[in-house]
Amino acid sequence: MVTLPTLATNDLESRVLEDDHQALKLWLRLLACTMRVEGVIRNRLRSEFATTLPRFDLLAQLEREPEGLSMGELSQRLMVTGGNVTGITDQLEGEGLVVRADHPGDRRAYRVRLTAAGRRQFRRMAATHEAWVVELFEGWTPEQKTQVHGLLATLKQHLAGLEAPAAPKRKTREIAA
Amino acid sequence: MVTLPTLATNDLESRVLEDDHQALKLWLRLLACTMRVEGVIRNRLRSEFATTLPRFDLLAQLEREPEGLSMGELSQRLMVTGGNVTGITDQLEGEGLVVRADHPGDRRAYRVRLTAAGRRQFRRMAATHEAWVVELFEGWTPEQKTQVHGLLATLKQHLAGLEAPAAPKRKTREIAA
DNA sequence: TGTAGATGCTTGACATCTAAAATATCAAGG
DNA sequence: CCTTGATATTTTAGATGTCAAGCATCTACA
Repeated sequence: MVTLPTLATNDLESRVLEDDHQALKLWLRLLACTMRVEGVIRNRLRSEFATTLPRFDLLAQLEREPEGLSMGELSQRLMVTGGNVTGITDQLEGEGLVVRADHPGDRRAYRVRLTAAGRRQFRRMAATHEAWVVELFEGWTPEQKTQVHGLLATLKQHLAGLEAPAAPKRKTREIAA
Repeated sequence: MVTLPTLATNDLESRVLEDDHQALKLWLRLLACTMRVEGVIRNRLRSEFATTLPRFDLLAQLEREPEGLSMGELSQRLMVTGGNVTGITDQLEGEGLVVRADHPGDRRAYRVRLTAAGRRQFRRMAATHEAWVVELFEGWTPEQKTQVHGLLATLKQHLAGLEAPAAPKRKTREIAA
């Protein structure tokens, strides 16, 4: 593809450029839609429930794990860094919505669990929140939703393939040499 | 839909619940994909160009507007609040990448413009950035990209219809009474 | 003219997020 | 035991983001 004759490359080149712009435009539109939805939900959470999206998200993760989750698990599920989870958990703990309970057999970690008040508060918001999401995606028919859901699965898998964890991190002895 | 006979509602109810969960799952997957793509781009911008995503985004908006943009226009295009734009612009101005020039005919506003250095820096990054986006979306065929792009247009329009600007903001005299 | 309400931007207080260094514990091997 | 390296969390510094209040200017209209 490097040593093509200099003629007749115009078509190919413009084709490539079109594809580039296609991906870029797609990305920008995806980002815009996501930000819009997020913004609406954040505004409504604030005005209706006087809370914030990350707080709600953390409670949501805990709600379906009665055993609780470690900070690391929360960090992974919320797709944010550990330091961030520390801060939000501190606040929720201060408000009495979650507790840090001992982790059996590992004194470094613990299990973050909902308190009764936390569960109550989350349940109070969850149904409304879900109704908002339904409303926000009413622009698509159920079939379209299914379709996009599937397409996003493909994309998600592709993305997981990239960004390999850098080093193989082996600890056993090197065999190569 | 309120006064239906109490029998035979089970099917309808479970149907609704399924749709609810459909929208919620779709939203969570959309959010996950967006965050993943954003994260990859942010990491690469940092390691390859020692810059950040919001800085890059602001430069990108200015690059195709030689006349410059007002702070309000930037705020709208970047989908962030005005105070945020002030901070980022301050930094970029401090680094000599943008300037705040007078706005003809409105002393409250000004036009933010790229400097030569700013244009140079952005051009140095733009092609690479676009290649990253192309790579990240290679999980979809061009046809699928076109399809999602179209579906997102529908969603975007639906979202624009919600969140009406609250009050009609009429300033002329009230007629009603 | 002059004044009331919009509009454009900044500021201040604070929440959220990252990256990187620090702390504490665990797990294995000599 | 003790060291070494991996793992779990916190801490720190700083960037990004919101919201609401404040200042300056513009616009409309009496």
